[in-house]
Amino acid sequence: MTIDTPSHPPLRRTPVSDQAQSFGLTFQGRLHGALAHRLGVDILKGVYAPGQVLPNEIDSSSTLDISRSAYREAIRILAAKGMVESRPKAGTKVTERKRWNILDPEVLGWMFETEPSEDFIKGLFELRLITEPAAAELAALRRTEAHLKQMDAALDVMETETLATEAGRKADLEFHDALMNATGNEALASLSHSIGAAVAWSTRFKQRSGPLLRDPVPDHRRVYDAIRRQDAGAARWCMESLIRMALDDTQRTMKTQLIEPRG
Amino acid sequence: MTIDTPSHPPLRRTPVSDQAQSFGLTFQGRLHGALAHRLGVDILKGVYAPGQVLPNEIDSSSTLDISRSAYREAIRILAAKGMVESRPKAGTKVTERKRWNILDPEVLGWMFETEPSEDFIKGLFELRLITEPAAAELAALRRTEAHLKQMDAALDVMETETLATEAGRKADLEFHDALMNATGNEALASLSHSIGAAVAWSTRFKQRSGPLLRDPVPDHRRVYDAIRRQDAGAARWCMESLIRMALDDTQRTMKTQLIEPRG
DNA sequence: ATGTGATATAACTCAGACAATTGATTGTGA
DNA sequence: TCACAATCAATTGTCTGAGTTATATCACAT
Repeated sequence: MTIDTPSHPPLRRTPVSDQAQSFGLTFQGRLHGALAHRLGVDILKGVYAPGQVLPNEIDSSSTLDISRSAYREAIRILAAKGMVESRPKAGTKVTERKRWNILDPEVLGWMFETEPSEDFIKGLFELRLITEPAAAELAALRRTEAHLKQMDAALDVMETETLATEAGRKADLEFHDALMNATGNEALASLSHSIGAAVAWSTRFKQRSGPLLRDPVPDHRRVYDAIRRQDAGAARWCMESLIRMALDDTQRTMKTQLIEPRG
Repeated sequence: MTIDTPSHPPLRRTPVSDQAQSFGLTFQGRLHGALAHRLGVDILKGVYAPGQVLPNEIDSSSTLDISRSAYREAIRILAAKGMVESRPKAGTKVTERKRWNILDPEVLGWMFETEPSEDFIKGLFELRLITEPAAAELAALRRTEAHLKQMDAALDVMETETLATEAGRKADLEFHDALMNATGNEALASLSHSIGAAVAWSTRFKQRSGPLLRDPVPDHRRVYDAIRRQDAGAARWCMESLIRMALDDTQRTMKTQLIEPRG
């Protein structure tokens, strides 16, 4: 009857008990990673609120039944992502939400594990609508033959695999990655990579709930063609259209409707 | 005569020697943080190349003369930022540059410690030119009186302090932060916060090298006024102009000229 | 070539101790 | 009553040394 966090699957691969091992497949190989994951998700869910201080290392590690080292390493990970802050005597406290690196790919992934708020999804798509069309425009201006080849290959895979398979989603990511490389802008590429990964996560949602969706390949192909012929304006427009389609699909699968994007 | 990394200031506050303690003020309070900092900068500088595996924990910690715990925690931090990857038997290796979270505020800060490449600076401003005008537009549409009040207050401080003082730069950040809050888009705010912090760093550069610069307050004031009267178009335009000014200043202070932004 | 198993090497985890930092408390003097 | 200095105690930080686990590599058999 401690103040423990409630009802979590075990962190550690239970070596002995053969009982229901299908518990949660959430735990990655490393213990510190698994704990960081769990705590991160809990913070995002609000189980630990900003400003709240976590139980001290000794208590935490003992109630979790892991060593202090493993616990501390987990905390280091969260601190590196701006989600907690530790000081001697003061303890480890959850930082204000503003300081969280929510664009960190891992954090974004955690976000999508607990169905994220509509506002957040909307914001993410809004950001995509700002950056990706601009990226497509830059890509049209700067792409090389090598970039085109990468994008074309990814499109072929998407076409045969569809977004229902893991390979298909991977190809989707590869397409966008190649596009981002073509922009020649490292920061932009990093940003889009993070968002892309998150959106891929949400694509999995979409596939799961709604059985069939509009075929995304033609939209992608249009973007590709515009970039190929170095038509920056068309690239921008096609990309914007593509994202609006995706937003539309996503909205359709969420129970309540999101507010419509700025006209 | 080990394979140690060359010529670094000591990680640890040398407690005994009163000799030249003005060594490097680089070391923060915590040992693991200081080491993560050092390694992070070294990776960004290319001292450790992507794909390269670091010496194992035992060797590393002993040559650095710190405990394995501290070393491991430093590595956890870097791993959390996507810069290294550890696996049993394989060791800890530097990941490919693509996977680094260069938009992480801390990484961005490290970047600016070793004078970053012109391409990188250019890319950062390009990203600003994409996101911040759009953000200003959104802010114009969604701002509340509270947001206006925050921005106004920040502007007042900027006016009296100028960018030469720490308080002035802080006020600059606060202005942009308030603006980002006004957009109501958390992801966008997070992105701009990171970039803003990095740009503030570079502002310090500018101040140091060139003694006097154009007064930035009028430009900011124009953005503020546009947002106040909910003129989205003007807000976008003024913000774009502001960033181009900043880019211009930055370019002027860098030895070689950056290539001009897309026409 | 391809798959299978042993082996060595690295990270991973643990336990317990001590050190360093710092928020809070108490005491002191004006 | 207030401001400031010394003390205390709680918490993180660091260290050491040991055992455990995962896995890349290599030898071997198929």
